Amino acid sequence: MAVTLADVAARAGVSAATVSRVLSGNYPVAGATRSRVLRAVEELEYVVNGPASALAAATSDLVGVLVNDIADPFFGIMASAVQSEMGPEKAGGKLAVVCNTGGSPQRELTYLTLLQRQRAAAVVLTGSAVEDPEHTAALATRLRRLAAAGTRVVLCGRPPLPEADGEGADGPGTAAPGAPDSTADAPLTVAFDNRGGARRLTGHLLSLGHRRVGYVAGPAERTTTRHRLEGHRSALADHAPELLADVERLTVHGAYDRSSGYDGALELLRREPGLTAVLAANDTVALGVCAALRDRGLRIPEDVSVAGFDDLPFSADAAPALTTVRIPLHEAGARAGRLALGRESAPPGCVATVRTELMARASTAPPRAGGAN
Amino acid sequence: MAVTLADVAARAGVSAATVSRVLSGNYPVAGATRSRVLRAVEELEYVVNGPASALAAATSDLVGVLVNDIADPFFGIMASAVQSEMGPEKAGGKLAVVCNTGGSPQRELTYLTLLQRQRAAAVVLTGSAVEDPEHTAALATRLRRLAAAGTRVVLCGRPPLPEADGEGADGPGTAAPGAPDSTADAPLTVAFDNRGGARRLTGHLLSLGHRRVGYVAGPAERTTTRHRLEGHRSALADHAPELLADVERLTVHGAYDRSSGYDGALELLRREPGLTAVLAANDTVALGVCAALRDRGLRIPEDVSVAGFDDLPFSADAAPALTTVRIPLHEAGARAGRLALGRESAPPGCVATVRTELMARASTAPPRAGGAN
DNA sequence: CTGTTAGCGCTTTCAG
DNA sequence: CTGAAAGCGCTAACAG
Repeated sequence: MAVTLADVAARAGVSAATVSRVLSGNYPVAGATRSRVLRAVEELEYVVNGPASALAAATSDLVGVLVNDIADPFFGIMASAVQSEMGPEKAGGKLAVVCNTGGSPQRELTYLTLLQRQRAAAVVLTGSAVEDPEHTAALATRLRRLAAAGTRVVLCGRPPLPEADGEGADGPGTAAPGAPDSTADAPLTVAFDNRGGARRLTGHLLSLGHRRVGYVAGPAERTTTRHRLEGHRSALADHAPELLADVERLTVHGAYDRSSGYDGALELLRREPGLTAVLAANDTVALGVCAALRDRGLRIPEDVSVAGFDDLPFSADAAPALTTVRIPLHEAGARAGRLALGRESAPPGCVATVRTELMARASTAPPRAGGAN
Repeated sequence: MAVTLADVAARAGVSAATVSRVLSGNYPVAGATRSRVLRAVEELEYVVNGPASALAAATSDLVGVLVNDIADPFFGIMASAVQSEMGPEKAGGKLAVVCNTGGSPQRELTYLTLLQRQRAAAVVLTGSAVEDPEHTAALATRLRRLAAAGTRVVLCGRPPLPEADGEGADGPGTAAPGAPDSTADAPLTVAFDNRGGARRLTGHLLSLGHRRVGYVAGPAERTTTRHRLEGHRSALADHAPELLADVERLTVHGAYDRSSGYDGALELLRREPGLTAVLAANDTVALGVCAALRDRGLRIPEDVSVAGFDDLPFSADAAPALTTVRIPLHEAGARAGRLALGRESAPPGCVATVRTELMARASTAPPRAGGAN
């Protein structure tokens, strides 16, 4: 039905092998022959059969990109950046297979299997990881298999997998002597400095004079949630240790979405009407927090300061402009893309941590004199 | 190296054919045999070789989704919706290949070829089309080839391709007699009612009393841009025909991004300092417009009303909340996904138009008494 | 530089 | 219900 290599070969009066060589361009072919082949390709409107060549060559030009939800700009930006490194004009000409896991560990595993089935050239896992030990183990196994099958694995925006404790060896130093680096073939990682960013953000609030600070955190079992909370607490410990006692009470958990921010803010207000600042799990949550505060008749930042995290494009244009922590998502995604394609060498220790930056804007200000509403 | 069907067959003591049948599940196999095979699959950690089965079966489980830029929530939401209809748990278990065209016609064609090479099961083209006749023709050809190769083609958020005029036949009625419907195998289309939405939006502004209305439009050669402008003009013609003379002067074109909104608003202000309202090409552009107006010391909506288009998630949370036209992007994307998978029958005439809805919010209000600033 | 020859791993008639 | 056999279309040694 469809036109094949053989058809082109016949038409150009050469062998199939020659056509293949012209098309892949990785082998010397006489100029005249080449143009004869190319003409035949044109005339026949020949299009290579991807599956056939993938089978024969044992490689595919698919790269998997796992995201929570591609509709969320946080993931959209990273996915876009990953792709920017592998379009048809860039070296590679690879195609990105975007998989929405919806944050479900099960779907994450399923998609990895599907990608292994496609013999994907690489897989990039973006966003926070779920910290369930069972899932972590299953994930590590899947990733190991993928790597064994020749798929390059890159983590972007999540920490490296915890060291599998193997045969029960405990602690460092027990690695087989002579093995120079046990992480040599660990998945490459582009991690975010969530802890540091959160620390600086809370520090900013404290230095403005806030002492009643609520936190609308993300889902409890996520690495990102944990790291941001740790940064928050570490800042409290440094600058206002007396507040640590209250931190549990002033922290609520929810999803990384607007309505969690809305509900979370209301809950915090219930627990502590004297709140002067609210930290949100991310910018989207912050928007929900702002909406709830406004609905309660509170002004931002005069009555309550609000801060987000991520610095998504809309944050700078919010009114008031949102104080947040910038993560260079595009830069990180692009780097992950390059690592996935082997176009950039592995960072030391296989982990690159990208800096985060405090963006102090108009949504945070000193608390009103008196501190409470 | 990798474990193959044959390995599984050997281990289960059956033929490769049987294993294949068990795995694809589309053929009767004895219960006992089946479980023996399944056990072998488990034990060997067998994962089907996608390219091989795609080659043999002449079908792949890849679906292409072409977007301008997946980092833009407008496209992210549609892409997400398309996928929501074909995840592993839904019928299909298809994988979405997301292709960022960056709005370039050339890249669009290139990606279509790449997807044809993959023998994609379907392709969904989202967002506005470029109206260059040459490109339209090239695109139509590509799509016809894809369709001929068995790939289902769906347009989402763009109008159906203009009827190819074939051998120069002009006008309707010249279709070959007996051909019941020339659009029978035209690409399925989920179109947006951009014209109607724009008409209602401009009508809203006019009914508030605005007479100095600027328009920061999208790129000139895009269908979406043209349709929204047409709706705008049609509303003027209906309610304030005297303003039509000025519409050219009060329209500027730019990209669909924030900075175009910013620059466009400044330019409009230069041309018409007495502006009382600005319509933006979309919500993102509107954000830029708002920023520019604020930088000029103008209040929204007291001094100038602003409206967007699309109703992206952040729009309702902007301050003031943005008046805009809601497009049910998720619903549209989901429908496109179902059409792509053949899980929904073709709409009449192969074109489904989704309604758009005026969302009148706080960013628009009557102009100040006197009309000018 | 070019042709020949084997498969890559799976699906699918066609016979049992 | 199961097996045998014949490819699907391309690539990659290996010879010329």
